Amino acid sequence: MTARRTTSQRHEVPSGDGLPPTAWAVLGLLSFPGERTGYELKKWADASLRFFYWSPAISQIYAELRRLEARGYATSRRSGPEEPRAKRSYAITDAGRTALADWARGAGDAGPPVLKHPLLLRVWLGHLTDPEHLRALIGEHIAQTRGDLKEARDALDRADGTEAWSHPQIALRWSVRRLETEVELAEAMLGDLDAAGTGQPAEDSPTPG
Amino acid sequence: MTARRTTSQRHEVPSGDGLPPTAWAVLGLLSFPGERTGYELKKWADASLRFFYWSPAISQIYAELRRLEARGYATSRRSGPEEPRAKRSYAITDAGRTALADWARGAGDAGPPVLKHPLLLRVWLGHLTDPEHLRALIGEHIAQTRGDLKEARDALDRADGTEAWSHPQIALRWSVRRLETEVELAEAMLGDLDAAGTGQPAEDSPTPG
DNA sequence: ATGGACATGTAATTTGTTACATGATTGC
DNA sequence: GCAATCATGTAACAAATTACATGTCCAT
Repeated sequence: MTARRTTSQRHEVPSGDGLPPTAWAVLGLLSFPGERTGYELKKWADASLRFFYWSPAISQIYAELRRLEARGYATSRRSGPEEPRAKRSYAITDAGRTALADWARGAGDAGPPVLKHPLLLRVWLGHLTDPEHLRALIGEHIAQTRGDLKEARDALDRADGTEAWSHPQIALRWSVRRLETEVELAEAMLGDLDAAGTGQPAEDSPTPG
Repeated sequence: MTARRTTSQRHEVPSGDGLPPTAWAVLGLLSFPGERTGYELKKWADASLRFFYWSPAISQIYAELRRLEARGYATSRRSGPEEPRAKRSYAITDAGRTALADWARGAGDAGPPVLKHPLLLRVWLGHLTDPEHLRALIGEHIAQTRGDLKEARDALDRADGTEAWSHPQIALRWSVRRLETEVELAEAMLGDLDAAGTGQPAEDSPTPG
């Protein structure tokens, strides 16, 4: 096919021993001080992980926790000793911490960033819609993104300044900036849409060299 | 759970009649003038769709094409009439164009943008690695992104100025700007990493209000 | 005591990937 | 003739979602 990482026929997602990035993400949540339940993990993922790496469905989190425990990377305990559906808290084990550290420093990239942007798909298909509607969709997206931005800033504020949280803070700082540029990008696109309707290419032509 | 679109327990991906965004993306590729084979579609997706909406595996493209044909949204024909594995070209039907237009103007968002950024996952887990290694990973990512940027600019240059391609052009323009900011974001993160190592929060403090 | 948020999980299904098999076409 | 690329597809599997079943805990 074409370029190095283009083909998606690469990046052999491990079979057998390796784990998918999602499993490492869940184990990563567990790698910070304290033990937590699947439910708590989901809330945390929604509030922060999702800004730079997506929030798995709760059922998948439970599944990953079971897999992690089966591998000895996590342990769990019940609150009220023997109730059937009682709260179950997970904690990372030493083996888990070691495995996670190995993954984190693994050579090269762990796969390229993947962006699935349904709005762009619709803009790309703009020849099938009317410009007004497209502009409305972009407007909705901007509003949504500003909401996310607020949430991301809140998450950043909540992350205290202690050593243990400095890297999550950096990731959230990146996310906040990213969301800021997402708004700018959408606004610029609104401009391009105008330009395509009226005159020709654009006004603040974006691609210099 | 928490916020409106946070929960991922929403956005009921349709069962029965509806199609996943990926199917619309493939049908979208077909909605531009000309007929094409699965193989050509894959190359095109690698060269342009992937910048704003991911490139499905070739096997999935073939599968989607079959599904699209089963629904009457596309037709296919063989080149050399009855060879077993001959080139098969697909074209969109009127029904397909109508269905696609309906989807494109579908109310509200077609699901939030999803970003899976393995590099950020590793930065987030930075407390498990040494800073040097992290910086190297970010450096690799910057190099990679610059490569993608070049490819996106090429794709934009290749898109001619005719009416039919103006929306794909807008999507590519967005992608080029996005990749530019991706580089800037990574560079800023390098700065944050320094700041976290030496002094406290940062220098060009990014989150004002 | 009832409704709602909290909590855990299973089952069925869909989506998507990798690995593989196979053959046609083209350039050397 | 032979390798590379073009081309299509199947099979096995992995990843992830939705729908559902159930039960606890708490406030009204």
